[in-house]
Formats: sequence, C-alpha cells, structure tokens
Amino acid sequence: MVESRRDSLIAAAAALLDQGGPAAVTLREVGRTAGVSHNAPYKHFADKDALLAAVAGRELDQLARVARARAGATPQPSAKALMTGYVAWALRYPERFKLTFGRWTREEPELAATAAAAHSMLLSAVATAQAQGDLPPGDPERLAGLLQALAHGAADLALSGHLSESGKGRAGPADLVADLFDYLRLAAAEKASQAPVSIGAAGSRHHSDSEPS
Amino acid sequence: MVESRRDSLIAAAAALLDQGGPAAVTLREVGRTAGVSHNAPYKHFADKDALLAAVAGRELDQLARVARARAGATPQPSAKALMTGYVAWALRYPERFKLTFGRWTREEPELAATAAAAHSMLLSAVATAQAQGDLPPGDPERLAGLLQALAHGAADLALSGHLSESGKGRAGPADLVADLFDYLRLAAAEKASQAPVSIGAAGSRHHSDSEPS
DNA sequence: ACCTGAACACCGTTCAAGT
DNA sequence: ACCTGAACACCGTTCAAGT
Repeated sequence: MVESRRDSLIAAAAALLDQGGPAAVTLREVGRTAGVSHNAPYKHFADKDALLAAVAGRELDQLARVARARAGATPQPSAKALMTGYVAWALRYPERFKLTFGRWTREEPELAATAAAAHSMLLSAVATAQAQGDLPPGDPERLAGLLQALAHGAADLALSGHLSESGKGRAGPADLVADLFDYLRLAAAEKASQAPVSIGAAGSRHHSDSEPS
Repeated sequence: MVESRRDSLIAAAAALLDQGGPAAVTLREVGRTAGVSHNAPYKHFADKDALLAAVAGRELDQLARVARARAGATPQPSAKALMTGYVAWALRYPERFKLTFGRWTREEPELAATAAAAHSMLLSAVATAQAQGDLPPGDPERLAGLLQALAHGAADLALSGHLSESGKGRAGPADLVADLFDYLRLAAAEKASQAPVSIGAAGSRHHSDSEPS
C-alpha cells in the first residue's frame, strides 16, 4: 500500500513533533518535509489542530494494533503488563504521549472507537486479575481508572522531572506501577480475610467531586 | 505593599492564562492589560518563557502559603487532605496546574526551594500516617511519589476528559484518591499480620526503569 | 533603570488562480 | 480534486532612541 499524501503529511508532522515538540510542528515545515507548499495541508485538514488530531489518531491506532497483537498471544497480557507498556511508551515518545492524552476534545469518531477498544481490553484484564485474587474486588471500571491514573501521573511527572527529585530511592514510573500492584494484591488478601464489604462500589462513595469553595 | 510593575505583569499573564490558556498569553496583550507597551516585559523578564516561569513560581508560592497556614492548625493536615487539596486546586485552576507541573526545566532557584518545602510537608504527613497504620511501611519518599503520581494523573486525565468516559460509576479524581488511601490502609493491615518484609524499600526493587527495547 | 515605537523574521490562515 | 504563490494579521524579539 503506497503512502497517500495525507499519510505523508501526518508522518511529517509526527517526525517534527518527536524532534522538537509541538512548537516545531509548523505547517510550513510540514509542507517542506512532505515536498509540497506550505498550505497544501489545508486541502487535507481543516487547520493545524486537525492535523495534530490526526497525528494523535495514528498513534492511538498503532498502540491498539500492538495491543491487539499481544492479546492474540497466550496468555493474554495482564493488567500490569498493559500499564507497564503504557508507561514505557510514554517515556519513549514523550511528545506523542503528551499530545495524545493532552487534549483531543475534538470529536474525531474513529479516535473514540480505538480508545474504547483499548479501554475494554484493560477492563477484561482487570476482571481476570480480580478473579485470580491479584486485584481486590469492586467495580472494574473504577479500578481501571485508578491504574490508568497512576500510570499516567507517574509517566507525566517523570517526564517533567517532578519525580523523586531528591530521592535516593530513584524510583521511576515503572517502579511506582509495580508498587501499586503489590499494594493492591495485599489489599485483596486483606479483604479476602474480612467481611465482604466492597470498596469503590456505588454504595460506598467517599467524596463528592464537586468544586471546592 | 504596593504592586510592583513586575508583579502586575505576572498578574496580567496569570489572568490571561486562566481565561484562554497559554495561547492567550501574548506579550502584547500582557502589556496592554498592565498598561505598558508590548515590549516593556523584556525589561523584567528575559523572554516569554521566563514570564511564564514567574507565573508558575507565584502559583507555587501561593500554594505553599496556603499549605503552611493549614500546617499551623491542629491537627496537621493529613496526607489524604494534602492530596485532596492538590486535586481540588488542579480542577479549579486547570491552566495554572498544567503550567506549573508541565515544564519549568528552567532552574529558577526560588521555585525549587518552595517545591522542596511542599515536598517535605508531604513526607512528614506520610510518615505520620505510616506510624498510625493508615499507610503501609516502607520508604516514605517512594510512597509519597505514589500518592503524588496518582493525584496528578487523576487530575490530568479528568481535565482531558479521559476519565470514566463511559463509566456509570462517575468516579472523579477525588474518588480515586480516596480509593487509593482505602486500599493502602488495607495493605497496611495485611502487612501487619505478615512477616515484616518491606515493599518499596531499597532491597526489593521490582523493575528496572531503563528504556524498553 | 525603565520605557517606547519602528522594524524583522516567522507563523496560521485566506484567496485568487492554475491543472 | 488538489496544488501554488501572494497576501494579511498576528506574534516574539531586537534595536535605536528617549527620560
């Protein structure tokens, strides 16, 4: 399959993004890299934001493809493997990570589809781990949110240099992910030896999410 | 104390940031808001990035002041209160949050000082919670990193709309913080009824943080 | 020491015109 | 349908000049 002009524009934008961050992605340089004029992109994308959204979409697609390939293997990837892979990807392609999960408030239907597929893969991995006693019981959606939030935050803080600034422990994001899974396994064991009260279920909401005064 | 011109420029930049994001912070508009010409800021800041770093510094200072005031109260703020406050601040001032923790690779000595003060406050709160059995034992620095990473990631995902997209649970970032503290309390209880092997200490490193192949 | 107005290079976007 | 070159408005930054 030959690369369409649209694809080559996206590839050029992604390369510039990796190289110099979002500031380096100018339509003029994108056009120059792809061998067209500086406003040829306007025939394929509404504006610069749409081009960046397409870059994020391509990245999400590639991530989903890799994940699907792993899901075909036996055994299926564990929740821990998924989160560790997420962190490794973020560290390896910081700019794509920031772009993809930074903001694509735009609707981009295909983008939402692949995101939903990735989410459901994580959900089933969480459910499997719960059944094996590696993760505590409760709403899998909420537990998946916890895992994703930690992996995302650890990667983001590490990329900004806000992690273990003075720590002699030198804990990286992957270490924090591992720690969380260790603690959750301990919590699951503790719950197994207790009365079955669920955490994170609808009945035990802790805090309102409303705006503080 | 009257507001110096430098302060009024920082205030103008912060107001523009809150209103329209980083793109709305132009030196021309900053000057107009502060009542000076569009390049007067260059007499107070090296360039636009330095002005934004000063905005981040002012924000960090105000956060530290609020935290110190709370620390004077009895009892001292718990680790959970600190993290909940962090999340609430991020949701209330999204642009300042993204700027302050996004990137200030710049050295800015005073910035590092207030950041270190805030970090040590969290560390002591973690140690207190550990002594009370609310948090599991282990390196407090590493545990603090876990808490901060989760709060940061939950806030960031919520702001980008990547949290509980289809969840009927509607778990917000504050809920995830509460969940984590619940799980950690359970893990602490489980560890108390086990042989004292520490998690997250130097001897039990889980994963190398090196780059994946 | 601080400020101004003019000027330069760059960028996103639009438009008339070509094939 | 896709592309080009010129043009416009805007922005960061620099510079000569003022007080």
